[in-house]
Amino acid sequence: MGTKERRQREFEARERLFLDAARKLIRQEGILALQMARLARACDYATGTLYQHFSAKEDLLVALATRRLEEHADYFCQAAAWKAGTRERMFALTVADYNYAQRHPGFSRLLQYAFTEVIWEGASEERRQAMQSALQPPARAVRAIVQDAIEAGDLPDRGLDAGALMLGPWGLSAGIQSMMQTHGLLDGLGIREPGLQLYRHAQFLLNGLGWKPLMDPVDETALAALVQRIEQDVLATDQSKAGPAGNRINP
Amino acid sequence: MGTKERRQREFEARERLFLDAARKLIRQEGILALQMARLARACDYATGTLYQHFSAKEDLLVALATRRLEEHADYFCQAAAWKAGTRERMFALTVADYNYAQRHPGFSRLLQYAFTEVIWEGASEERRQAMQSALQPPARAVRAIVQDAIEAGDLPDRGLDAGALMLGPWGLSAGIQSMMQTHGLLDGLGIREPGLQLYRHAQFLLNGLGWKPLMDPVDETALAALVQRIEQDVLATDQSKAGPAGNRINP
DNA sequence: ATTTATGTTTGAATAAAGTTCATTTTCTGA
DNA sequence: TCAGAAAATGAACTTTATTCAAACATAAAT
Repeated sequence: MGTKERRQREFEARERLFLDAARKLIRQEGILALQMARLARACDYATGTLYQHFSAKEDLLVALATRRLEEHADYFCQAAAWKAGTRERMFALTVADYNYAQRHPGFSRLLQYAFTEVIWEGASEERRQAMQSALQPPARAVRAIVQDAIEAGDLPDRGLDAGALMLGPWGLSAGIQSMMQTHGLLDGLGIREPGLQLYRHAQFLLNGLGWKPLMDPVDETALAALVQRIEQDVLATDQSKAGPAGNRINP
Repeated sequence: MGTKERRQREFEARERLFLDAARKLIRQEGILALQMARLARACDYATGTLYQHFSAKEDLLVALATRRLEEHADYFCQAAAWKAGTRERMFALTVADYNYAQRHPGFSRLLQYAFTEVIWEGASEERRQAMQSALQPPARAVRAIVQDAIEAGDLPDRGLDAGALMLGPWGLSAGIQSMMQTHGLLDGLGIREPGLQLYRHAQFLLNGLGWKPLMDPVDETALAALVQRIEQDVLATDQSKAGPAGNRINP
């Protein structure tokens, strides 16, 4: 009785088809221009079929964001698994995150939008759950680094929870990148080279946490060298896409 | 020939009326439920009149976010002008920001939404400009603190721009608060008491910047006392609204 | 093989809002 | 008082998300 399972497989394949097509359409014309009927047509299905998969447009957007996060997570976990000191690994996460966002600007915008109340609450509980699940692996990776760091004596054990510790670097990265998304915002405030500043503040924060070995974030040369090393050592999986801007701090 | 100016005044008054009514409607039923026609009706104007003020719904949302930011900015600048050490003043900004967001959850959600690509790009250039202008006073206030700190020797002068320096604390605060907005997200990751963690990481970052006097963010009692002192000394303008939750770190 | 039952797909119809614009009303300055 | 300009109006228009009754396909039973 493999019929049911085959059905299930086909259903999942079609969902991937829809999500891939949605991604393509969004890339071409932006999130705003995505229309459910057009998406269905583009996949040679009726509108109603699309709604068999997604309870609403918001649901589809969260599903797409989740899917893309899963890809990003692989990339991210690679950085976490790097054979290097705990501090370098922690910083590599920031680099991986920022690097990916730079190369896939649509992804960051989608994620930002998906986490908005209007979209998030408009998605089904299952989708939100799926997003939570997709966040678990990277979260575990970060926790692992924090644990390692404490055990190795790189990070003073103050009895703080690993989750609490990772919130800082993650929040910092998310916050600055979110501002960078908003066109003209940082420029209007006279803040230049936000990518460089993100890296610097990530290092300042690690210094503040007492995460050894301490580093001087103002030494731009050393910082750039470190970033480049991380990009070459760790994030070289898809160099094809990286292009010449791949190792610049602030393209 | 004061006719024209009177007209102008009346026009601006009506715009305020629309924005106040929009705020009320959003408070009652959420951003998603805001309808242009209903808003106009609620103010006893025709739909078309509303469009005399706002080029689109997105335009209205950015205008509303800007208006509310201006209110928040006053509150914020108060914290910056506090008579205290530069580090305490800097931290007071985080407290003011978070405190305001806690008391006005709708504001944070609106701001988050407004800075989304879909909304931001849907607003008119003038509205975006107005938002930029509204951001100038708080930005200047932060810059001033940074300058003072460098001059007073509290913060090492590394030749970094004040704008670049403020990006860290601001981004950290914005990022963590943004995550807190997304219902169930941090809980699902096992991160408890995000408000407390925000304060801690803000202090860790200031420590990392070498901003004296250094503080131990793990000492919860001292941190809570500092927060409470800031709330009482600086942010007591509208105690009426503060209520019993006003001085808790993580209500 | 035929029938029944169950599940799936369809796409036209519906409904909900955002936006426009021809018409009406109000206001202004002479 | 009135011509002309400016502003306000709200029904009509447009666009889209969403639904659902009918058609279709598939699996199980006889």
